[in-house]
Amino acid sequence: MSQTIQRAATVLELVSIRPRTQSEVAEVLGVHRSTALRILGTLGESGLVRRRPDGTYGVGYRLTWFASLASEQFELRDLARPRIAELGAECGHTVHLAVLEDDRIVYADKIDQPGTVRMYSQIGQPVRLHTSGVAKAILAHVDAEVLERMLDGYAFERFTSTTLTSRGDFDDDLAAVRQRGWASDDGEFEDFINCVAMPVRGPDSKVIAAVSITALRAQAELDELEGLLPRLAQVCEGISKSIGWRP
Amino acid sequence: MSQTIQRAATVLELVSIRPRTQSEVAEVLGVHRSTALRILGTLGESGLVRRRPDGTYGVGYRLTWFASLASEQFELRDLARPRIAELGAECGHTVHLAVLEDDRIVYADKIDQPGTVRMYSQIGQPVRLHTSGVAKAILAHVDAEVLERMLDGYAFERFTSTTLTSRGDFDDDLAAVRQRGWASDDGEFEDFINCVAMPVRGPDSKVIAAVSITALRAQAELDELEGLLPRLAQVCEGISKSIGWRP
DNA sequence: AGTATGTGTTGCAGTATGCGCAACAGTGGT
DNA sequence: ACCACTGTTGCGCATACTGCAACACATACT
Repeated sequence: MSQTIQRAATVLELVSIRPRTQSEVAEVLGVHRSTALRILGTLGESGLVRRRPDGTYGVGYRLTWFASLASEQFELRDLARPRIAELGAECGHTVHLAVLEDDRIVYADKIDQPGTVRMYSQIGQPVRLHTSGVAKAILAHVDAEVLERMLDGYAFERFTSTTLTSRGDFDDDLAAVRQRGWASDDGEFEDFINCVAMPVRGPDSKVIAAVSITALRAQAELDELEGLLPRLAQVCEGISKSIGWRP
Repeated sequence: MSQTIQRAATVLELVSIRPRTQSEVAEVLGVHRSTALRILGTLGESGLVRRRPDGTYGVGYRLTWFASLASEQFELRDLARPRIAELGAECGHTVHLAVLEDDRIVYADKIDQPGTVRMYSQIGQPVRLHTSGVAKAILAHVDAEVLERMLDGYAFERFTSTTLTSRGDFDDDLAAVRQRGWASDDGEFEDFINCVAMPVRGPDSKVIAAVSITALRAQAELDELEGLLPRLAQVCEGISKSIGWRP
């Protein structure tokens, strides 16, 4: 991995969230001021970053151009989007789409609800494998060797009292997910958030993605979310069919 | 300038246009296959690039997420967009918005017309200063020291028989632009394309951007585009006022 | 079945690149 | 006047990046 490129990517993330001063960038990256300015300068030359009139650095027009050019490369997300948007509108909870990419699972889309707390999840970032519903919904169905590769050296870190912290417990949970067809996050990462999730299948019936319904426990306990499973199954089947899966 | 970051930015551009194989990436960058894979690997770790099921590399979800997060950072473009979209719809020609960024001018937005030839211009990329209408509309009004900085070492390269190829001729043209209030590209970069452009002012009355109407000569000669100047002036004034300019 | 092509991986030696540093000038705010 | 921050720059140096070669694997074609 290239540390220079990683730093540049971090800069892009920083300035996407909000425009930053070059001191902030240096501080977050842990580099010298002149190093930060060099990175910003090169990103500026490339059009990915721009210096705003107030002296802070924000995202450049070129980055939005690239996103626009690339918009047709997200076939699965594009096909899923209207369905998960509708699901979100109906249930009033946050809906996530996560996809399996080689040996990791990343959030591909998210339907937020106005007036609710923004969830921790960030599109494009990897999913925490042992606590998130979407990850379990996918991992329950991947080939054994893919599962081994993904869990090789994986740290089952405890976050809450319900976090699964051993490979054995995790495997048992995956077996249960396989059996019942859906996964959950029972406050395993943050004890005030729970969700239910189900898999999405590709044309060859392999599980390639998952959709979840996530809520604050104060808004909906797990058993209430379980009541949404028939509708969630319908949405996942609709997405699967739209990308070529046939039961 | 960091060559490593420049390479990464080139990769992002390549994969935005369309997904690429790692051999293509290596070839375009002029580097060894393993170097290309390392760059792709780091961009992949950062979520900016992803390997597609067919083995090609495309844009990652995270890049689109950054663009989405940053969407509110483009105040000028956002305010201008409905106005230039309406202008484009009315006149049926391509409309550009270009902005002055420190010592360069970049395309910030573009309204294409369905059924017409796509123009060369790419959002986020610098404008060619001596041939483009938007550049002349801006340069005619910048402070003398800014103009000196921007033209220091500038090559007045000839592209067509109408290209201005000396600093003297260019200054004369800028003086004429200042006097009449609008600039043009009279087939100076590509002899089959012409345009008219006018400046956009910021709250302090300084020119910070410009808008142009561009057409194939086969569709509209320059004098026909000149007939659109009153309407273009109206649009530029509307944009200027929306960002705080008062005449 | 054999072949060709492209992909993915990896360790290592070499060097080109990226970095930190310090110092200076400028700007804006108090 | 003072302070904090920004922007610039040249230079020495350490290391991060690179090319290389070789291997295994997958796919497509014959």
